[in-house]
Amino acid sequence: MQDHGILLKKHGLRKTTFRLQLLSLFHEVRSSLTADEIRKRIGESTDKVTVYRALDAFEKSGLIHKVPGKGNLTRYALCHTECGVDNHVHNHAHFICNVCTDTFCIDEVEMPEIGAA
Amino acid sequence: MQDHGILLKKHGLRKTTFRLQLLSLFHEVRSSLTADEIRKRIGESTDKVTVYRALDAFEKSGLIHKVPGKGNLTRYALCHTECGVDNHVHNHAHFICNVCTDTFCIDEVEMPEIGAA
DNA sequence: ATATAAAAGCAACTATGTTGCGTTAATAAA
DNA sequence: TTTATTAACGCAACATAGTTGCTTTTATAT
Repeated sequence: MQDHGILLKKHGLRKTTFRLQLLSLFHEVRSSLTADEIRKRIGESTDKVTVYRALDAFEKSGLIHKVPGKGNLTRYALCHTECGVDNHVHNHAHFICNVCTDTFCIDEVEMPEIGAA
Repeated sequence: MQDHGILLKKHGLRKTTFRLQLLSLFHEVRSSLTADEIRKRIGESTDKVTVYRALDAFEKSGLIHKVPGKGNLTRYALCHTECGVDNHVHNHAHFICNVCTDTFCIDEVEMPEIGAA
C-alpha cells in the first residue's frame, strides 16, 4: 500500500488528519462509501460539511468517482485508473448487491457494445 | 399497446386519471423516470405525495422497479418481465447515460458470472 | 517565524422524500 | 342505481441528504 500522504499531495490536496483517514478508509473497504457511512466509521463528531467537501475535492482531483447504487445516497469509490482533474476515465461495469446494498467496480467485465435503439 | 386500465386492474390497482397517465408515460418514455420528471410532464399541480405513493404502489404491484442512476434522484422503469407483488425478477444490466443522465434497462446483455473476491 | 490559502466547522438553507390524517372517488354489493 | 367500502388524493408537517456563506484553524511555502 502506497503512502496516503504522498497520494494526497500528488493530487494537489493537503495532508490533514481527516483526509488521510478518509483515503485509508476507501483503500480499506475497496467497494464504495456514502457520506453517512464515512461519518459512522471515522467518527460522528466530524462535521458533515467536512465530509461532503472532502468527497468533492477527492472527486475533482481524480482520487474517487461517483458510482451508481441502490437507494438515494450518493456513493463514491476509488478510481482504479489514473485519473486527474481533467481526465476521469471510467469505462467499467458496476455490481450493485441487493443484499448489502453496496456497489462494486468490476474491471474484469468487458463493456458490451450496444447499438442505438 | 395494451389497455392501461386493464393492466392496472390486473395488478390490483384502481383506474384513476393520474395513474392511467403515469402508466402511459412510462410506456411512452421506455427508459426511466424520477418523481420530479413525472410531475413536470404530467402537471406540476399534481401533489408530490400522490406521485410518490403511486410509484410505491406501482413498484409493490410489479409494474415498475427502481433502477440505479446518476445523481441521487430515485429512478423507476417499467418491468419488462412478468412481475407481481411477490415476484420481482430483474436479472438485467443497466446503461446509465452520462449525457442525458437517464437509465436504460438492457435485456440484450447477458449477465456475466463474477466469482467471489 | 510568518504569510497564505486550503481545509475545517458552525449556522442556515434547499431539495428529496415520508407520515398522519381528513376528503374524494372508484369499485363492489345490495 | 343507489349505497357501502376502501383505494387513492391532497394538504400540512416532518425527516433526511446535501449545499452555501462565512469565520476560524491549520498545513505548507517562503
